[in-house]
Amino acid sequence: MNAVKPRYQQLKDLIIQRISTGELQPSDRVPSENELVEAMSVSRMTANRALRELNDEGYVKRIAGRGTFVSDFRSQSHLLEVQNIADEIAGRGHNHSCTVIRQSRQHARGEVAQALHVEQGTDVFHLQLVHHENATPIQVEDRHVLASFAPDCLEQDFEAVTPSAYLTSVAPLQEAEQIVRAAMPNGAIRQQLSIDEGEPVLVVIRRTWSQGRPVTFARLHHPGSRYEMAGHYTPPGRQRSTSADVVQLEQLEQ
Amino acid sequence: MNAVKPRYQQLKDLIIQRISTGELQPSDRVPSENELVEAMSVSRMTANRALRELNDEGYVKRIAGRGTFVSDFRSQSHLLEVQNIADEIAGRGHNHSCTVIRQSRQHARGEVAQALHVEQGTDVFHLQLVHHENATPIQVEDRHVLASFAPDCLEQDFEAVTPSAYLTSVAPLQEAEQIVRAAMPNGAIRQQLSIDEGEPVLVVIRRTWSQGRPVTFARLHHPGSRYEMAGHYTPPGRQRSTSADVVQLEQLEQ
DNA sequence: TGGTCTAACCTGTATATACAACCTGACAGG
DNA sequence: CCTGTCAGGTTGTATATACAGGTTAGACCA
Repeated sequence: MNAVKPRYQQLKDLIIQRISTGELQPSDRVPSENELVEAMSVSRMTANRALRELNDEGYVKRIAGRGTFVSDFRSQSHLLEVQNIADEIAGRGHNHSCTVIRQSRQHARGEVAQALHVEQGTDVFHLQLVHHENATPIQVEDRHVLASFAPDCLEQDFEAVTPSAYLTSVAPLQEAEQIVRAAMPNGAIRQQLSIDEGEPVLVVIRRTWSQGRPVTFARLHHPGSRYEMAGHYTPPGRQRSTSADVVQLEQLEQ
Repeated sequence: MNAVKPRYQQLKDLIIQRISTGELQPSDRVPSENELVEAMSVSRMTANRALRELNDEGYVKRIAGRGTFVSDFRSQSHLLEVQNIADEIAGRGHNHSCTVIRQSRQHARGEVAQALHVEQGTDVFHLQLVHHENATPIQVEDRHVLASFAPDCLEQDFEAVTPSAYLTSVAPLQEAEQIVRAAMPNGAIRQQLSIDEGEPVLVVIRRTWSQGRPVTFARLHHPGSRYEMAGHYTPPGRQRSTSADVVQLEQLEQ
């Protein structure tokens, strides 16, 4: 419990904290190794290890001869890659819009309390949204958020900023767990996605952690005919192939 | 092109090669830092960096005071975590069996040639298998394998060893890409999975790379009512939470 | 025989130092 | 005005050295 963290880890934590509080913005310059040597009274090898590991972990990007810079969100982690549907749609060059069905305060019960790992009756916010890609519904989002984590959740305009983007602005999301399945939708979902009877939906059930505890629990329903999830897995320490190949398969499979 | 790799990278490559050729088996002891210093004429810090990075990347496991040991498959990479359905079923304590529908040589055409990034007419093997969990069909595997990658593919008994396990034994799989979608099955798939009309399937389309090129292309169909994919994402450099939480949600969602 | 202690080896961290390669901006010369 | 050179800062790698702390096996003693 009282273990003293190694100095390179202290440096890493310090810089991660500056990034997550917004003190260091994406593409900002991070102190150089020699500056850290001066400021923190460590040897250059220790500062080098801290910055090198932050680079390997995607927090910063290092360029020999220039310096160390905070990564932009895009490359920060594959966590976010799978997170924000608005970015995903924007990445296809399409227009994203969102309709709020419900935005209320509730007491957690049953599986929500269990999933968020809190007592029955704990305050949570309940959001129901429909996301559109070029005016076609593509995701029904049914999300519960721990009230203590995001107290101003009811004041947010989720037609302008997605819950994902809002939640990452409250505190960095550190861990995610998801379950994917194929199912037949009930009437409400079918209507909100405006899909035909007999068409399946792709359901994603996702929990996300921040500050060591689960803070949000979401059920995402997507029309089977209009949505698919793509993922790319590279063992750590290896460069992924050219993205040209990836695009090719996605086109091929439409 | 003619770039000289840094020495710590040469050490890493050497050890990875020994592991992938089987010269070093899981749980075998890897040369210690001082042994590498002697044998390879490097400083201890360089040997330390090589072994430390291999540890971070999951290839080996280091224990202070004891030594460095080759990881077993389980922890080697999240690539494999999502790869082998036999292990997944075994992990649930259930029995896995497999029926071979087709095991033949073909010439790659159309989307298969495109996905594997080869000329039309290139030799490939075509496998069709049905995987069962406790005698209930749970996956139809339709896989194409580059013939030049696994020449003895037709001699394999895939009812005993899954293609995934066989392919990883031929050469380590380095990269994977997958697309997940919900769809309605055609008659053949429905029959092979013995599911009712009107039940959706979860389709996974997966390409896997080895030695820098795509070597296998698979379509995996699962019954929507009996199968779901779970994934856990942790930013690099951070410990995941206790697995107790994960189990809890999986139970909750059945 | 049984328990203890120590020596040898291992990893983990930290420092000081060195050289190479890269990038940028300033500056001098045309 | 343009261009080439150079100085200074930055990352990338490599070495030698040191100490702390974990683990094990065998020596040693009661």
